Amino acid sequence: MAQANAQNVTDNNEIFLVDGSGYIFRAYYALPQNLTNPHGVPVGAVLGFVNMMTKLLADMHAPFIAVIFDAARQNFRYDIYPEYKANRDETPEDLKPQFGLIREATKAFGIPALEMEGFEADDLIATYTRMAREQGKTVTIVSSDKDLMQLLTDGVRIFDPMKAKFMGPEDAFEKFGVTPDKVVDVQSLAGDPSDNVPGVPGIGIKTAAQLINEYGSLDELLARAGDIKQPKRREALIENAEKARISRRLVQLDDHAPVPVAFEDMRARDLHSPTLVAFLAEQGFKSVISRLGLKHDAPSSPDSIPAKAGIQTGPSMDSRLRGNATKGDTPISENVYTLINDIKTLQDWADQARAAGMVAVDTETTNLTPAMADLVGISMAITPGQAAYIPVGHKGQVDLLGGGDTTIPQLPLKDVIAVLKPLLEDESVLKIGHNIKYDLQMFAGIGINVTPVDDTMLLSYVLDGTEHGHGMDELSTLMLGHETIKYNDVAGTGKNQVTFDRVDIAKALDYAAEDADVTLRLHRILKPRLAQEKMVSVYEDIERAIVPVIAEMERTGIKVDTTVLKQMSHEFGMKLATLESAIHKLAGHEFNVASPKQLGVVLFDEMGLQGGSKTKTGDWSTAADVLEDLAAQGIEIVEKVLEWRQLAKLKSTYTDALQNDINPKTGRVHTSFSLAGTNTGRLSSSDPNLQNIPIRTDEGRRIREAFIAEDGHVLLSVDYSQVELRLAAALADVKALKQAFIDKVDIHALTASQVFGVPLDQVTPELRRAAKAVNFGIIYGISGWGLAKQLGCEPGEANEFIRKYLTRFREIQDYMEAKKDEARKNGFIKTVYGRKCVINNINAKNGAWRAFAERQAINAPLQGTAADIMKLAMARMPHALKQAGLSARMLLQVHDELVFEVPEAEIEQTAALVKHVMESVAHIDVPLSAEAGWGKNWATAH
DNA sequence: CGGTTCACG
DNA sequence: GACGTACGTGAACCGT
Repeated sequence: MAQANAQNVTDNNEIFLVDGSGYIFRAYYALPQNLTNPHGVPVGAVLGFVNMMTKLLADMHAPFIAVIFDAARQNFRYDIYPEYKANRDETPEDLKPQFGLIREATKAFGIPALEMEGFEADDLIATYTRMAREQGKTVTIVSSDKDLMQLLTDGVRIFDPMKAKFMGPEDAFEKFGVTPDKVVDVQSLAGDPSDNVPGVPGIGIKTAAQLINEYGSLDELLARAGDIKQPKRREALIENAEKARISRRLVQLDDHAPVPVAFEDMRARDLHSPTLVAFLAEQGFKSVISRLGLKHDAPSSPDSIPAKAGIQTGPSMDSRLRGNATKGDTPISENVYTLINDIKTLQDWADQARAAGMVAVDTETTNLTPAMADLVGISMAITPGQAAYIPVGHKGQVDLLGGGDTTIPQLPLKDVIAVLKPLLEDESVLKIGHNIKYDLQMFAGIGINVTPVDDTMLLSYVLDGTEHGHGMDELSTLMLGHETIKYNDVAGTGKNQVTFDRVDIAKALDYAAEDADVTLRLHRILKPRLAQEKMVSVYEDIERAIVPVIAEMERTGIKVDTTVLKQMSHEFGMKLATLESAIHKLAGHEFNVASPKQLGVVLFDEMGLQGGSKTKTGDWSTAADVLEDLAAQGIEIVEKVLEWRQLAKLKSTYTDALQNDINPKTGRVHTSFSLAGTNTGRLSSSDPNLQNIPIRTDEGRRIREAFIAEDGHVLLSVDYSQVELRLAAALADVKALKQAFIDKVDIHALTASQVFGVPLDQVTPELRRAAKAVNFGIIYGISGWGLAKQLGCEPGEANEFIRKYLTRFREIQDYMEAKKDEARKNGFIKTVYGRKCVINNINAKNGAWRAFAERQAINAPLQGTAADIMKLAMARMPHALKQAGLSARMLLQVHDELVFEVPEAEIEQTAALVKHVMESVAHIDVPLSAEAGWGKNWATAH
């Protein structure tokens, strides 16, 4: 940052005033460690303080320094406003003993620890700052407290020790929208929830800054409040003028505290004092002692050890995962695997597998995408350590003359099929795979319909959710303690990588047989856990049941019309070129419009547009909501940039990219659905992602015209309406909402009527829109700030909507609390069908993390149950269609929508059937509703 | 490879 | 006395 250079220099007359009380709270909440000293006293914040002080002294060479603390509780602000700081939480128990220790630490550094009855630390800092300036000294305030920004002036800077960053007037402006001398006025209007400073209701920092900049000062504003145009704002100011004045007295720091002037006592001492060493040793801060190169003769004490974090809720991951299942098994490293290249051995293995009743299988191929892949080999494992590999498509090493090596000893594919097909299709033999959805497609490609199957990836997913990943390599390390041979080790990397058909047979044997072996061993550990942990139903009824269904959807793919895409790409390309040159012209020079960094510089630095905000990395944000505000003011370049962005997205992500995803063999696009990726149980789609094809804008929606049905067919789209809201009504048992769904009333209008207290027939479109946003907010785990942003209103107003909603629908409030409790207790929530959704950080000290986790705890049961229901419907669909004699093929799932390709003659019957299956599959205490539409393409099917 | 932005439910 | 904001995804692009 530019100001850092100027501010980064300490002068030899400079006084460092450290906000000790502020630091201790921030350190306590920010530092993850749960440290105790040898006496068992928590010292996380103390260590943080010591580290901060040593760093400060070493880096800044502060010539004068003092640490300031709050004294006791009482001060004049409570007399002015008894509610001052009334909303503070109790000081955490493990923080209390650290206040005294930090004062001790300060003294051990040889630094004065200053406090004064009746004043807050901030007042003393203000006082010393004034006195120092009067004596011509410069001041650095060490604090993360924004309230101190009012003190910024010439010769005064603030150092934020948490962010290790200097602050100047620019930072005050960024935070409060005004120069430092007006910060108090803004705070008086906006109030401060953390100190319970009232301010003027309905006015936040942005509005306050705008008003103060316009009227010059708070007094001037209050005097002329009657002139304000906006009626709401005018009345709020007139009515709450006194509150604003009280707020000012609370916020304004008192820089005339009766303190002695004792700057000479603040002269910094040498760090190498016996007192400091003794203190550090006493606290067990050995690392600090050695870092500072200090020596001590005190008896050595153990270094601080992290206290046990959190509550143990069950057996440790390690013992639980490893179980006893591997005892007595052959260690994987000692296995000798079998290469099968004669028919007798193959038949022998097939017989053994049938006798065992289960076999782990795995396919090796030339490509990760089944639709692009050729089969290279098949591996199988029957008992741990007993595994074999059957090469069928190996081509031998690459010949310099380009010819294939024909001397690879492998069985003809048709012979292998003849032996394996009866086994793989035998209902009495369980086939175990890892991500067997892939292998099912490869086998389908050679006419084998593998059934029944188990999948270790899905077992792991159901049992442990997102506690860890579910790739085979990861599970092997975690649960078997075995490092698998890596694909790159056998196939090479980069440009030297070969496809599996070129891998040396001996290496291929080790790699492929090990995969089957590991899969089998994982199965022996995971399958028993299913019943022990009561996860049988989620696995059997939902996950396992959809594997063949999804495999078939992927294999089928969807037809895409390239001429439509090419046409659109061309059209978008032309428009983009025109827009780009217009943007460059308006900017006065060429730049990369796609670069947020360059764009931010052009708009906010060069053109000086106001109303920008920064991203967390400190760059200008050029996100759409920021730009839309500017575009609304009629700023041409911003309008063009928004248009450019939209078209560029459509072109690069959809119209261009999709053409490359069309499989040359099938002429269709085959997405990959991930079954074990999401926390809530949803599917996800990739390569390409067909779950985010545009629909919300007319221009984007046209891309759906390229998704078409085969000749003689139509695309059928059936989607659930408002599943998650219905589930909220059912799970929270809200009688009024459930009845509304039974009566098929407009749910958003009903909400509006209840929340805004108007009769149902008088709900305006505007009220309905707001109520709809509230309903969405409920599903997402509402926050006033988020709702306000959505509605473009003040957070205070949004909070009022939420309060009314939760008062009217008290059951929702109870439901939210119950889900948060469940997450706090278990670290996960369960859906109606029993799926675990992991919720991390629910007990975090950091409020932001905790709030995030609480919203997840509210949302996950709704999103997750909806996902379960959709999966159940999908699992039932093939059978239902078959029984009805219909030949529709399921192509896509988009969370609450299913897309089918249907013969024209069967469309009405199929639509009715799919709708019926979707509506009847769940046994939930609220009716579900699905709506069907069809047409020649996906745009008209809606 | 992380950050930003934006497409969907 | 602060955190950074609505939930869940995947892809393209920039810039280090």
